[in-house]
Amino acid sequence: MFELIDANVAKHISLTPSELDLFHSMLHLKKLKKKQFLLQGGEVCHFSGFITKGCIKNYILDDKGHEFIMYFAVEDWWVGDISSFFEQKPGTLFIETIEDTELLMLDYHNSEKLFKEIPKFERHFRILIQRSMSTLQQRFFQTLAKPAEERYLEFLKKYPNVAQRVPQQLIASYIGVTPEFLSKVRHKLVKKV
Amino acid sequence: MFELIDANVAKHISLTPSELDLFHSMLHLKKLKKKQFLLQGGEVCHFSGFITKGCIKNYILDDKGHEFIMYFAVEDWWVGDISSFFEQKPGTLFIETIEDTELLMLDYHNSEKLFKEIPKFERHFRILIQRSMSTLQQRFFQTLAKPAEERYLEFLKKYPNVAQRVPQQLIASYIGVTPEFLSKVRHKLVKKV
DNA sequence: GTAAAAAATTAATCTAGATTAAGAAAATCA
DNA sequence: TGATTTTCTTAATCTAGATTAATTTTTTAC
Repeated sequence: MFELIDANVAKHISLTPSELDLFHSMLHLKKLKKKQFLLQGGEVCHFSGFITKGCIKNYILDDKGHEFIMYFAVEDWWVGDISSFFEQKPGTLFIETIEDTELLMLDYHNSEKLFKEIPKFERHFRILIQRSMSTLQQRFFQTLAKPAEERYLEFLKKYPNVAQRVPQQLIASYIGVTPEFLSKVRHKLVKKV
Repeated sequence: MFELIDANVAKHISLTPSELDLFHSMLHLKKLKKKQFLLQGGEVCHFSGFITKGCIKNYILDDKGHEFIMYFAVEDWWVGDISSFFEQKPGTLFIETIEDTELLMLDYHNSEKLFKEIPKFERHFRILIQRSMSTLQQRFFQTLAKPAEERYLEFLKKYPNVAQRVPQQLIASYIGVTPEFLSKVRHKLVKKV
């Protein structure tokens, strides 16, 4: 149950057996069916979730109800609304399962305790957030600077496994175009080859 | 010299006088004239800089040499290429002064030492990065979901002081349009009132 | 196995914003 | 101070991608 998350943490910090036990004791398993919400806009995010099985989408809705996907997450990813979680204020993100999903949940209270008792975790999460930050920066730049076709190919290259698990309309949302336009782009790509 | 940076750090962690001395000893002052580079794409970022005076732009160039501004920074802001800094690998960001600027520089070596000797700093920077992350997330969403006019007004509201210090073409780049189009937007806004 | 729902495609029309080019205004500098 | 550089504006033309709407294909669920 904890193999994946232990390996995840071990990438940046090393823990003693007793620290590991303490960490495990703070987690609880959550199982969700497909199309269920982990979090909805307007709510306070009380958890950081580590996916051990399944796939979710993390998105924002605009006034007209259009989804804008911030990211997909599969096994070995942490999910949550970072700013809502750390400030414990209502956020704007929706988190919804795309497949039946299992997560190890770390709630806010426990995360504060964790940082206090094992400050090394501060480092682990700093590094994770840092990575997300530079990924988002690159993506933001590409969305402004590169045409949809290039962004689509980039997505396939970067997340080949995700690309096979989520419907195309969600990929369209992720790269920032309508499903109709992505369809056109794909058509053009097929002809090219 | 250290008032501003001490207040900045005190927002999230409290330091003893000796910790503060250690911190100060790791910083050095850097003065730059207008239009000078702190960092160029392709270089490794060896510093985190805290601005005590002046203004910089942080941007990426595309293939055609167009600037895409990631953010402006003025007094009381930290600047750097986060991913290049923490991974000590070549990055893509350019950092260039827009005004004569003074910064307190913390180099990579010292920052590692700082985290080791005063782990509380790990927390301070985690919180800063977290904030940048959620700001960037909001901005990314708005750039996809909202029209240029709204983004421009949002910028003026959020950074009124910056708006008065930087030329309009840079604001155009920040909100993700050409200077010509921003000019048009502004013209339309004037007529509206 | 079939009906219903969800996803993907195609095509016509439309538009926000880009591009190109030129001139006007403002800031800088010797 | 005037000359030069930088910034801003205006206008004509163009295009990537949106919108709308209809049709087909695939998936889901009973």
